[in-house]
Amino acid sequence: MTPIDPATALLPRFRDALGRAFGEEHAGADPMVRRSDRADLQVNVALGLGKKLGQPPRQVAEALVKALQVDDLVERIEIAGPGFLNMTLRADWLGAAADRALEDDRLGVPFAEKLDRVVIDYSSPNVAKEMHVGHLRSTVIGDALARTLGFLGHTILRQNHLGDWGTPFGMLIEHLLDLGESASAEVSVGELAAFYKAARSKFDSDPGFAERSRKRVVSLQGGDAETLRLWRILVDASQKYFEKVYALLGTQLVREDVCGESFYNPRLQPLAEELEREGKAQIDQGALCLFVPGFKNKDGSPLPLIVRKADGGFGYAATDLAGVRYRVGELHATRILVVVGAPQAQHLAMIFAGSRACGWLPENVRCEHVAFGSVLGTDKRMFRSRSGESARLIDLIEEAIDRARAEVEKRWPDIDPETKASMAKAVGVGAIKYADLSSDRVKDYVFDLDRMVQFEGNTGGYLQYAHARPRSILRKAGEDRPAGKISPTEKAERALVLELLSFGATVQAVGETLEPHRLCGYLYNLAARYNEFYDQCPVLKAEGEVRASRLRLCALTARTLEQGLSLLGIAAPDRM
RNA sequence: GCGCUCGUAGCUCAGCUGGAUAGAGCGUCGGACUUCGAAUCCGUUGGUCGCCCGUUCGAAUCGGGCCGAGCGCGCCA
Repeated sequence: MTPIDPATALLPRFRDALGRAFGEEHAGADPMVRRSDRADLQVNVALGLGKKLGQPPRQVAEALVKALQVDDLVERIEIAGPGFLNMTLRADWLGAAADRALEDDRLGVPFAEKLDRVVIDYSSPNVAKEMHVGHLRSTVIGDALARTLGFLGHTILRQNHLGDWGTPFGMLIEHLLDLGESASAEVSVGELAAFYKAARSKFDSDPGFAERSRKRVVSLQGGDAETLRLWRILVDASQKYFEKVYALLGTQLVREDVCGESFYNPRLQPLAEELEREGKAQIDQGALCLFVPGFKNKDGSPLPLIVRKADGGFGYAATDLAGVRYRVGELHATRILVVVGAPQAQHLAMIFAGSRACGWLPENVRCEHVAFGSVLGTDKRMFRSRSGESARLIDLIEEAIDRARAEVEKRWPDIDPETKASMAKAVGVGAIKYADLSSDRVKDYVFDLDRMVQFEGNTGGYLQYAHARPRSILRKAGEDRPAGKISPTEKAERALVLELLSFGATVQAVGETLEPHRLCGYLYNLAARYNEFYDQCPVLKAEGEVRASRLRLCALTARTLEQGLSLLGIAAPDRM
């Protein structure tokens, strides 16, 4: 099928022309077809090539244009400045491409050329601990990437690396016993912070309790049935709570995706023994260490991954190594994404390098740390609630929904409560997720509810509104799938079509770079182009073919926005 | 001390992997509703791209050095 995206469609044409004009060895060069503010597309290849060939770039550009066969696609092509090619595309080609997108359930987005089995490790909250904004980032970014890569045809294996094992469980289980098992109910409704804190303070102040806790850890690790039963109660209660948060957020994680630290526990001892036996790791100061070349600590001495602690226990390095090994060896991943905060960059780099050195991570398996920055308050410091503690994620979500509800209330006082509630949820949750996804993930970002729930600028609400507008028109027209042909003639129509056609290229870029903010930026531009079109080009008042064309533009815009938002994990209500 | 990340308009952010005069939104000020829903649109204001060198036809983008902010650097995750 001919590509929907004009830049993609032009690529082979330019390769051919480059080969014809300058020899086959240049046919592989990237012609650098880019969007431009002074033409539909511009091509920059002549400048660099001129240098290489020792010819004036303008002359190269002329020869290139002469060899080019693009009459079916390009209306006009001009050489400008030092050798830029400015291209105006044919309106009939643009219209036909838009029509093809509209007729296709994938909106013309091609599948990825090489299909991967992608393991995505994200969300990963801790049992018996509150979810906070850090988990929001991992959850929202990971979910968006999972959806996007899935749409591109990759097989997605979600892994929720739950913090469900380790020494804290001694005190948590003992605390549960003190309160009585019925107390687990309070854990499932989100009193996790209080539960954890109470256990912690008892552990610090009551030596008897601390002693019981330590013993309990031993029984837990020894596999004592009763201890495991109690542990399971805590894990289940927490999972119920997490699932409530996921449901509120619309996150696609389910219980089957949970593959927590406890899962790896039985694998750690054999892993350590193997490393020791094969001489890959050495005992140093009592601990079994895997030294990864290139990593140093403060005094310049080699920095190890501590596989087994001096006391015989296992830390997170062991678990993470086992994780890579499992994902490659048993899940057969060809690409692994770990969505955790940027501060863990060094640790993960060591895990990946160590796994490669041990032969658990072959060269052809991509393994990437999808790093993200911290969430800051409006004071530019780490985000806290007013009381100074790290704010509960669920409270923030609910506050966003409340604010959205107030807005809906103001504008649609008469609609039924059920619709009102679902609108408020879509808008409130969408606002939070969009704010998280719309800026470069590696940077810190400021969590400002006031800004997020607005509808102006690059916000979730603006996009949702831009989607609801064409839906409303289609509803009025009574045509869900308007027939006819798209033929862009007005300036606003051309600009809208041009934007619509690069949806696929944008989605592919997100799949490569793992940067959802590119999709956000694209959708924001699309929404803006649509709103301009809406302002300048009457649809329902138009007649005949013009009306049909515009109705189809509405339909394609609505579907593209809906699909794009869906890849971000954001709802697109038909009205709002 | 070493390493990683970041520094773009008063504020919040883009800048498509080196291309033409650096773009949005908010804010300021001023316009457009007997509406295909104005949660919108149009105009106005505003930047020495932290600083200095270098690479080149061309640098916010690449390299080096400073300045500033944040994070990490052996048994927590």
